[in-house]
Amino acid sequence: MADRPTPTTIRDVADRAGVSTATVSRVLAGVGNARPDTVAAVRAAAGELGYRPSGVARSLRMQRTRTLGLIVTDIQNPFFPELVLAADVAARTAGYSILLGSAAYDESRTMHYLDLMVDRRVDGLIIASSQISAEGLRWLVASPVPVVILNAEPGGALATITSDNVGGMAMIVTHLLSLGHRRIAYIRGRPSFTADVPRLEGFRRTVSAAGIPERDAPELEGDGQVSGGEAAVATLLATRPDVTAIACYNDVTAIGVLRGLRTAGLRVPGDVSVVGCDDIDAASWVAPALTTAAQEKAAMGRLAVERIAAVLDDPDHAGPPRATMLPMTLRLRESAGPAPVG
Amino acid sequence: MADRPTPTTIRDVADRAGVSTATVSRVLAGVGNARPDTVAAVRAAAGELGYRPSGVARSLRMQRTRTLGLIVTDIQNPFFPELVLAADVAARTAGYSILLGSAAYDESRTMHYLDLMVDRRVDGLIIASSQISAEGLRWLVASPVPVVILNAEPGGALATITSDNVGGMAMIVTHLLSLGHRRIAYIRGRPSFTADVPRLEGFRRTVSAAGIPERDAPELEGDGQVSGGEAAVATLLATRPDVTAIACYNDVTAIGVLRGLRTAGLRVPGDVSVVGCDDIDAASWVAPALTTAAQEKAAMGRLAVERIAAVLDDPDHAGPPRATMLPMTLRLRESAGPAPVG
DNA sequence: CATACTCTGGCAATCGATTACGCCGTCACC
DNA sequence: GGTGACGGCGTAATCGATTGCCAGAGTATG
Repeated sequence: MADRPTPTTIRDVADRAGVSTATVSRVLAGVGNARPDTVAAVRAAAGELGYRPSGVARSLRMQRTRTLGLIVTDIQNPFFPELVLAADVAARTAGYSILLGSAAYDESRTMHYLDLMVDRRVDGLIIASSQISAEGLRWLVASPVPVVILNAEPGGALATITSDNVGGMAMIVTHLLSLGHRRIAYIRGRPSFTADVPRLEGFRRTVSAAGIPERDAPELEGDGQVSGGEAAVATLLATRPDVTAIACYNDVTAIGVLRGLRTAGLRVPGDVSVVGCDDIDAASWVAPALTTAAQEKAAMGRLAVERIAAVLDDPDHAGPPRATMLPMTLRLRESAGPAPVG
Repeated sequence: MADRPTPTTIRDVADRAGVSTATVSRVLAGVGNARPDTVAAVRAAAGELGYRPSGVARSLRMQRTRTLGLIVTDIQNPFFPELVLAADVAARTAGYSILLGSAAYDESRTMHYLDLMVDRRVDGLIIASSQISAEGLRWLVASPVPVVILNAEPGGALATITSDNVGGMAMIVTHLLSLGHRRIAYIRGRPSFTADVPRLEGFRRTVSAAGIPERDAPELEGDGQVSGGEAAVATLLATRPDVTAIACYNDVTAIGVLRGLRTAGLRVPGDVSVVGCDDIDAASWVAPALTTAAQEKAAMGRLAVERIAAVLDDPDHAGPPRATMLPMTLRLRESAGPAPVG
């Protein structure tokens, strides 16, 4: 803790170098003309004093903070750290920093962060929140700063970057079908999750196109977390022990399913196949390793930052497509195998 | 991204309410006296205009940002999100926000964040960085703001909050011994990780106290990540296939070991027992679930924030113990079992 | 030698809040 | 009715940077 000396200001540097604060500012910013000896004097003074300009004062004067707000649903879901890291890297190369908020599945926390970030005068906002209320949406549309929403349904008034959730889920369910499964359960996230509906739709479309009757494609509710997957699979086993494959809203849910199945003494993929969605790191950590559809998490984070930075650095930006869709990729691992015979 | 109107300032509110900015400031802050009708007028004006005070201007004036910098080694290691979340919650209740930086195992990025955070005038710094160079340490000691370091060795000039790494590792190795293991390998993190040395020491002390000869307690180097664990176990199998148990620097390494063992066709814990350290969420996701020693991650994050907030809110704070040690707890799961006979 | 132009660099305004200071008016008490 | 206390609120300084404008010195040109 120690003493806390007043940080050196531009005035201290100016005095020491024998010039005005204006000159210090110009020299350090490298704008305008200055005699070489003046430059040297200023640089020396700044160096000796260990001068670091106050970002606060600069932000006030420049009316920009070079900070981007990023709100995620749940930093503990491994999906998000990867996205956050990519966003952070992209932000740094574009000269921005990230102010992070984790909503922890709580809509009121989302709103709290939104207010906080606007108070802090972030230059832009990235919302990677699974759920966003109507109130929140209105707020965002009226936001004083540029906003990008990740994994929301495109088409609204806001810029979006979205994985092809319908296609991704369709792809992986198609994979299950090709393995011979004909009774496939789907464990949803929470209905309020923005990606829940499209993924569910990808599932429904695919099974119905394959001629699977609705009753052989039961749907259960989860919560996007391990416990939800575990609970859902317990219910499923009690009501439809005849399903041979389970598709899940996300990998974390699938990991819960794996656990539940193991507790019940069922083998994966021998008795039941399981697939997830997202391709988080842990998908390849568990045994059996999860077959899943990969989202381009890093690209999402990077693109979101780049898009906002582009608008910010060029105010009359022509505006690239407001809605971007990222493809998903099938990752074949061990948790899905041929349907058991009989 | 729509129009970007100038945010309303205190002056706008003052004009609309027909008072001075001083009065607006006082009314909104609830200090001083004001006539009820003045209060009402100000509140109304602020409400109608949707006024939100500029945190930037306030920070400049107050010389405090109510922001805490938090630097973690690697946001992708599940150990950290849990800590970050706890810190964030504690910060919010204390009226602070968290500016996060992930060093991604790169010392230069740590320094970059340190500079950035000081430029942004954070009120305090929390370093949850596995590795910190001598240069970084000097920097921190001279820091203009209070600093707390997590999981560094206590005793330096800086405040620390540390898990009992020696004791934790000793506890879990003792557990292995009690299961009958007599040839136990240890897979380290990187030697530069601050927790690597104490954990290694916990291992060495315990095996040697049990009379295990050094040659039956081989040590390998890892990197604290899955790949390091996987690589180390490959080496181990080639050189010392007779070990019956493997203790790891952390859970992520242990998960890598689990993978390597499975690839090699060995069964856990039938052929080899594996233990980790940290107790991340994923420790109970994998199969077999990891036996490990749990760090109090949430308490760490919370305490770090509370300690800094205490100093900040009471400048002549008596100063609680500069070094806190948190106990670790044994979590018995499935990955460690009796040593195979023979 | 005078005029014009280019370099340098200082002065002062500005960003949006907070707050010390002091003025004015009202009320109470003697 | 005079005076002191106090409530209510405005004026202006301040935080630390950036930048438009301008002055003075120096140089070039006619």
